[in-house]
Amino acid sequence: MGHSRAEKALNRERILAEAARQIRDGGLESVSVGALMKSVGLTHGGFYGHFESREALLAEALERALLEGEAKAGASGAPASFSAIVRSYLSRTHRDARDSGCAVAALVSDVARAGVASREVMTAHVEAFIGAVAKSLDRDDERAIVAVSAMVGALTLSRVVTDPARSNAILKAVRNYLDKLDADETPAS
Amino acid sequence: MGHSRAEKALNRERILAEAARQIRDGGLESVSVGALMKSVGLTHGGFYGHFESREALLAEALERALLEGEAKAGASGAPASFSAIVRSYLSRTHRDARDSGCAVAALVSDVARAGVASREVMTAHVEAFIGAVAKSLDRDDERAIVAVSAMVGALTLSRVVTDPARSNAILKAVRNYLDKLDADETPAS
DNA sequence: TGTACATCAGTGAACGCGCGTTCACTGATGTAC
DNA sequence: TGTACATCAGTGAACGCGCGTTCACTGATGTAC
Repeated sequence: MGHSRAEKALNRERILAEAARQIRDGGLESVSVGALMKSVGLTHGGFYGHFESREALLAEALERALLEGEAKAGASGAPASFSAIVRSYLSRTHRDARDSGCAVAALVSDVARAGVASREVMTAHVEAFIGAVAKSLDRDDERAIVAVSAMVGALTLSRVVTDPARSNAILKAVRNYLDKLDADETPAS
Repeated sequence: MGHSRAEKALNRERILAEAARQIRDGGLESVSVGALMKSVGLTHGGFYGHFESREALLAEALERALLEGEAKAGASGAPASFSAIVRSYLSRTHRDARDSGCAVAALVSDVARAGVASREVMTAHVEAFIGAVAKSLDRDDERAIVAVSAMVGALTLSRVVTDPARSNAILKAVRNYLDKLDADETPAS
């Protein structure tokens, strides 16, 4: 069994990526050092060769989760159109893929009660989201704030609602409505 | 020290109310039997005379938290106007009073990954919220779904964003926008 | 109304368990000559 | 290129701690006569 330095970097990466996934799937508190290390095929003791503490890992993993969520959204490379953003954000696929989707939606209420450090990390990504939407709408950001609020709200609510048809209806209602927002002639205030 | 049966009922009530408060403040996982009993002036052992398990308490407390959040919203008795709902839901007071405000907003992302039982409990209250908003708008519920999504999204985001001015701006943007929603002449589809 | 007994709300020590973290150790990797 | 030694990634036993839960106990409350 090799323990080269290249492998160390690779293992750190795998730990971090798996933590980012687990965080989105089960919340910040769901990550345990033992289970995490086991899930990447290592033993718990080695963890502290990679991170100073569980808390330090969580901070990095939160940032990572937020980045990955964004990368997915803008995966196409070119800046997306507003309706493309809305369609993909409020899709059933996104709703059902909590562990690889938008980390803002996955963790809003958790981070709302977390320490300032975590809140600052997420704030930056909320602003980036608003900025991207504002750009796609070609307006100042008041409208973008409304659109982002509605999207995050609708996605999280659709994940709570147990009846699948009703859950779909929430996504659809907001999708339809936001589509009109784009065409709406009211100028930016 | 009296341990009458009337007192037992009262103590159960106090445990439940305190749990509901703690849940909204720190999430479902933040409630510990020991700390909870201490905070109502009892010792941990007595807990099991009131509830079968921590899990059972959590189920009741979630329902309680959701009810209290609603009671606050419709406190006036008479059905509220749409703009009154929006104004109070998206107020700074509400944002800053997580432990006594809307439990849907306080717990969306937690419940999104919880068991079906919890999700069903919250679903009922989400539907009630949508219903109340639809009534206040006097429309079918597509618009109400949009308004509720935007409100829940904006409130939770405003609790994440660290800059107070920016947090206020989020609340204000959605408040302003939804006010226009009411006046909007587009008929229910 | 008063006494004798049963009930039962709340106490606090004790339990097993999983957690984050530490540390002496192992054996492969990297380095100096 | 080959040997000898230092480094260091990962192992797994052990730690202290807080948790949910159990249980024998206490003493006031409620009840039967």
